[in-house]
Amino acid sequence: MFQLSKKVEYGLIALRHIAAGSRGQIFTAKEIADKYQIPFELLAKVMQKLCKKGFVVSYQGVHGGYILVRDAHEVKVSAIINAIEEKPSVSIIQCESEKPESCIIHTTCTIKDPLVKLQSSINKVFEELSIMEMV
Amino acid sequence: MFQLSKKVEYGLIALRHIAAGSRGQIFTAKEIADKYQIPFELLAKVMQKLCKKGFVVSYQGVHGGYILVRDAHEVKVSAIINAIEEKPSVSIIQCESEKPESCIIHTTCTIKDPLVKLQSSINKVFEELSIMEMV
DNA sequence: ATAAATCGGACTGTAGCGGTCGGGTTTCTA
DNA sequence: TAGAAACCCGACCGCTACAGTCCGATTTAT
Repeated sequence: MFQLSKKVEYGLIALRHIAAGSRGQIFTAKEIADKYQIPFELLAKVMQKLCKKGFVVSYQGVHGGYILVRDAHEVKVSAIINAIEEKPSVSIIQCESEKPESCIIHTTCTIKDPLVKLQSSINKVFEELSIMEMV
Repeated sequence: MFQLSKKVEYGLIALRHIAAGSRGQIFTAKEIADKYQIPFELLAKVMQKLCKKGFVVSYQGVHGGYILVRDAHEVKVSAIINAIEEKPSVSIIQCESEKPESCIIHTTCTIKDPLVKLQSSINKVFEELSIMEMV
């Protein structure tokens, strides 16, 4: 439990790799997949998401690939997780991540408030780390 | 992703409930399950684990149940998670949680070190919250 | 024309999780 | 002494999410 998904891991590896290159340098999903022994098609999916969310810009065609858009300092791990993960919320309790009425015990829930605070502490941790600090 | 499991949630609720009672007061799994509308049999499993790990002491027989052993201040959320969760590790990356050789990319892994640091920050958050602060 | 690359939907297999069931043991009490 | 109430514990099931794969379409450089 409490593991980053493979998709997020691959996304972090790829973004870090791109950020470590020279400014504006283009990278293909294939070369990254080969270098880190990541399943190519899975990484491709991840890159597409990162593209849609504006982390990278994609170029199709023979010499296509991806280049980093934002300044690496600005790319926080939290944003990457939110971009890749289906469910945008990273709430540690279901009560918060889904509609509250789906929580059967919401009326009597005694642990919610403390855990929400704990949640924000965790969020901060993810918001403080940028891929620049991984290069 | 990144949610506490139901088992952990139930364990927190139960321990908080017991901690909120008077010192040495005994509680049955059934009454806690009823009060918070938790599946009884699942909670029972959780309580058994908490018993084995020394958070509570169990008494069998008609007027049996569980009483809290440790001082509520000393019962940290991190310890509860570790007690209930099968895999003791709460590592956000697989490289660390399992045997490192199972990580195919461990030789070339570039994100491991930063994430390990991030991990320890998260661990701290869980270690700082005790059930006493939930009562 | 072909090859190399992104795009994107559909599919599969597996593992874990939430939950349930059944049978056993202990202990109080009527 | 019988029965009820509680803990104990292993086995089982159904579902979902995730990792990974496959296929076809589009774009573009050579």
